[in-house]
Amino acid sequence: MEGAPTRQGCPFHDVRQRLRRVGLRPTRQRVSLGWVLFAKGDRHVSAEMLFEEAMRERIPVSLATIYNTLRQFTDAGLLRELAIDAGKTYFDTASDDHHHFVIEDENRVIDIPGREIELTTLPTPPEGYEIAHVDVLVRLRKIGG
Amino acid sequence: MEGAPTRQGCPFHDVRQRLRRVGLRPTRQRVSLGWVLFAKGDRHVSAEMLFEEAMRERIPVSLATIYNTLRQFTDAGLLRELAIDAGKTYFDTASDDHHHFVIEDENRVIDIPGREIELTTLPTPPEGYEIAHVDVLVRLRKIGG
DNA sequence: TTACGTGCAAATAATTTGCAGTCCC
DNA sequence: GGGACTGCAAATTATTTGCACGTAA
Repeated sequence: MEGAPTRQGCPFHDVRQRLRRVGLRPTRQRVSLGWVLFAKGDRHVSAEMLFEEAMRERIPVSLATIYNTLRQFTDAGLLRELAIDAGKTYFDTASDDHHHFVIEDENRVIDIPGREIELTTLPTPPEGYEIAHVDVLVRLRKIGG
Repeated sequence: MEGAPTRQGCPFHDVRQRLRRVGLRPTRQRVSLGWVLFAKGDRHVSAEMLFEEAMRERIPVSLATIYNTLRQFTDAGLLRELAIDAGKTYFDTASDDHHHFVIEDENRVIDIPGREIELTTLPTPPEGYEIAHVDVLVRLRKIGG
C-alpha cells in the first residue's frame, strides 16, 4: 500500500483520468473546469458562478462552453443538477448521499452531512417505476427576517 | 351537522372568500383560475399547463395574467412554488405536508401522501436561521427504461 | 369614481444551437 | 488528418414589464 507509484495527489492528473473514464476528451477547458469543480471538495455552482470563477482564475473559456461542459459533466454522472429555484440551474458535485439547506432569497446552498437527516420509510413507487434518487431540500429563513 | 345553512359546496363562492381573505380582489380571471386550481383537489401546474387548461375551459385569460396570477397566489400563500427542474416553474396547491414523486424526463409530478415518508431527525440549521419548509423529491425512473 | 387588474407586445434572463475555426488522439 | 471541441453570435424558451384600457368596490 505504501510507496505505490500512483500520483493521486495531482489534481490535474486525476481530472484527466476521470474525464477519460467517462468518455470525455480531456481538453484544456474541461480539465481546468474539472479542476475548479472537483479539487476543492463539494461545490454548488450555477453556470454564471462558474463562469465568473473561471474568469478570476484566468481560465480562457466562453459562457457557451461553460453551459455545454456542465451538461456533459452532468450526463456523464460527474455532476448532479440541483433544483433549487426555477429560473436558474445549479449543479452539485455528485457525492453519494447528502442533502441541502437552501437559504430563501439569497441563492446560497449548504450541504447537510449525510447522517444529519434520515428517512425512515421510503414510499412505494407507482407500478413500473423505481426510485432513482431522493432529494431533500431544507429551506431556511433568517430568524426575525 | 346536517342541513346547516353554510354553502361550503359552492366552489365559486369559496374561491371569492379565499381571495378576499388574502387581500386579492376577486376578479373574473382570478376566480376562474382559482376554481380550476382549488376545486379539484391537489394540483401541480406550470404556467403553460394552466393556460392550456384555461383555454379548454373557455376561460378568457392571457398568458401574462396567468403568470401574474400564479405569482400573486404564491405570494399570498395559496400556492407553493415547486422546484422540479430548473427551466420551468411548477406550482403546487399548498396543502400542509406532503411530498412529491417526480418522473424523470416526463414532467409529471405525483403526490406522496404525507404519511408515506417520514424524517426521523431534522438537521440543525446554521446560527441565525430557522427551517421554513422541507421538500422531499423522490425521483423515479421507468424500470428497464 | 378611482385604484387595481388585465391584455398585448416588447423587454429580459437563462440556456441552447449552428457553424467556422481549433485541438486532441 | 479527422472527428471531437470551442467560441461567437443568433435563436429559443420561460418569464416579466410598460402602458392603455377595463372593471370591482
